[in-house]
Amino acid sequence: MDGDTITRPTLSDVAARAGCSPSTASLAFSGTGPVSDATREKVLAAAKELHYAGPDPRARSLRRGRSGIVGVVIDDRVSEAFRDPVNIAMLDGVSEAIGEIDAALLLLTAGAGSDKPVSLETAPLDAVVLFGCSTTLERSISMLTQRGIPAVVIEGDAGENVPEIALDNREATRIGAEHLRELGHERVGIVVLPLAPDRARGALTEERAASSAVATATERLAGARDVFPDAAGVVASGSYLDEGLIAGRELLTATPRPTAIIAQSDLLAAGVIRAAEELGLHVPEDLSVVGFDGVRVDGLDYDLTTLVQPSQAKGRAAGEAIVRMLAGEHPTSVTFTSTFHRGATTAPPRVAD
Amino acid sequence: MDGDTITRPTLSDVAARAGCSPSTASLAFSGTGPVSDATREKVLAAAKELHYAGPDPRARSLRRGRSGIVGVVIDDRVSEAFRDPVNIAMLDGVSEAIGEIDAALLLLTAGAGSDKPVSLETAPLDAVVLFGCSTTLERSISMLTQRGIPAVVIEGDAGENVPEIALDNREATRIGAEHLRELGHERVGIVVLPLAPDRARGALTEERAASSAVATATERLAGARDVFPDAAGVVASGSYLDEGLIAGRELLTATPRPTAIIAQSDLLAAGVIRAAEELGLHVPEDLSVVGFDGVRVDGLDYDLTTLVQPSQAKGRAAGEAIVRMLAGEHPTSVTFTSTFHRGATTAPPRVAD
DNA sequence: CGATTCGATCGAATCGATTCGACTAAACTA
DNA sequence: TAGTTTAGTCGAATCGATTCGATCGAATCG
Repeated sequence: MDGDTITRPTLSDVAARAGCSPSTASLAFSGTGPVSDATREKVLAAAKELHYAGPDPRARSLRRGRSGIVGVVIDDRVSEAFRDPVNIAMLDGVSEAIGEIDAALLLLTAGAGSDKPVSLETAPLDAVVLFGCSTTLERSISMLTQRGIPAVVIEGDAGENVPEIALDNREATRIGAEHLRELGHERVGIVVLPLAPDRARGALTEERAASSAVATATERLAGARDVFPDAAGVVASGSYLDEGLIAGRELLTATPRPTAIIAQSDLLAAGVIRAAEELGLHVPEDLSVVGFDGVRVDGLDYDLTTLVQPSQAKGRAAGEAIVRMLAGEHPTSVTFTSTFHRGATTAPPRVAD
Repeated sequence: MDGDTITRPTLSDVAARAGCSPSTASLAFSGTGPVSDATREKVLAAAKELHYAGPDPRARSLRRGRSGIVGVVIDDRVSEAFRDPVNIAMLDGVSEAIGEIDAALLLLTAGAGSDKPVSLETAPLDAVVLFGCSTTLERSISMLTQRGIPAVVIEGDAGENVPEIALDNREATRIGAEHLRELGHERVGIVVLPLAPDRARGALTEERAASSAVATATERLAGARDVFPDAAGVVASGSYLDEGLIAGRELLTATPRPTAIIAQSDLLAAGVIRAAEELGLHVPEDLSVVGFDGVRVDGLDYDLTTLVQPSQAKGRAAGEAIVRMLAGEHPTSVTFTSTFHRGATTAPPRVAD
């Protein structure tokens, strides 16, 4: 039983045993074309006897030109990317949509770690969804078009022929900011998502803002600046609660202290609230906080005022676009809209200081 | 430019243009075998002119017998599976380990949704890592052995020839339970991970415990029962904070109320603590809580007493086992050990009631 | 100077299935 | 009954690259 040189049976072997030609056996297996019941049963029986487990996917995909695999490119390592519930929800959406054509997801990391997206070049992909992927986007796209592999980008500009699943980041953030202004806030701080692939943390300078490579962060920043042009900002190194905590401490220990903080994600917002609590500030009386995403942050006791984005729907839209591209259609870009959720973390600023 | 029938160039086309045979062109591309610098450059130049993007992965994998793809089977939908940080850490470990052979991860869901693991049968896999996968395990394994695809199972018994990455669930839980007993606890409640694929919630009966299909939950339960044979239990429907909250409420409103709760995961433990807070109980004075996993639960203010398991290492071990199997070796099963972390959520029970 | 080796290249077989067109025999129409 | 359809089967080409063994010219060696 432990001979290492066991060769698996091929369809031809099965056909030979069933007493028919390989072509007929193929027909019997795939269900395409007319095959008599008798023959089909003979083929199936032969297959069972030989322990034939069905056609080899490699050969099949060569011939068919399809592999049934859709790539998902994230530019982080797995553990980082999936700490963000938004990414998980989007992935889930993609997974759901492409499940309908029985495709599976290949996880590709194009990130800092590997200098070359090896797998993008060598994986048998039918199509690809790019999650943001700021930096490597251009190179990845040109690689894919050269290979003739259709792609969809979620939040990121990829040029004319690549459909994009976008979000109204700027408008949505502006709505949140206007909400704060209407409440009477004037000194507002902003916690910004990473602006560059190096994920450097620190104060937001005009220089950094200008050289940003990450569309999402830039757009949301613009939305906040539309209403509060002079708001101070701190750039976080990721969308994590801890980062929000650090950024929150920094913003809240400045003088004069802001009366409200716009965080570019709910996780950051939760961290900001934690920072406020640390400093003995009450939310929303002493500090109003607005988030973004609308994910439920485990362990946050507040009903966060935030912009709820349809993450799962975005993923599904991306998946559906893929399905349509594989069917030969040319889906167009879609922009999703966030909805403002007024929670319990925003209130008018305290009059007395 | 918009003709739909553009056929991509093949290696033969490139060879023809470079004035050599396909075999030589192949050699030039893959780096195998001796090729003169002049020829190599001609081939590369021709490739560039024709916009040839490198060998077709499908053809290559057919010939080579390898696809560079490792499957990861989870029996949930993506959004569920990745809510648990342990799974993410393990996935990250796998990803890291197999990255060394330039393989990528194919996400396969074998779960309740699809009645048949279509992709397991039809994906061009070199090897597979099964994450738990209680129910479908047997069928998946037999399918894979039939196909001749090596597999590794993380926490789940898969038979003799399949290496397993295990954890000392029972012993570790017992250590946590003994810690509680040493502190003087006698009335202990247990929050149990799902015991069956249907993820039914509810009180733990002997019947349910006996018919459990999930090794992890059963083993941890046994460890707790080793010390507290009569402890009451509640089965959660997943490893989430919310589930811990529900289970915690149930256990803590029983009479007599337990003085300590053993939760089978940190997320569940965090929920239990939340439930205690709701009821005005102080942790650890009124209630001791022990978790499992050692993940940092965002938003939990307590330093949780827990059993820290090396999730990422488990994943990496699985990945390394895969790498070795692909190299023709026969790695053996590995059992990892959890370490007890005494945090601030356990204390002696209050004497006065 | 003839024999041997070595490096570079090529031809042809191969990986395992799918698919198109051709062929046979049975069933149907006029 | 001759002519036409149709269901069932088969042969052969094809998908695109890899690889083994053979070949050929040039360089090395005795």
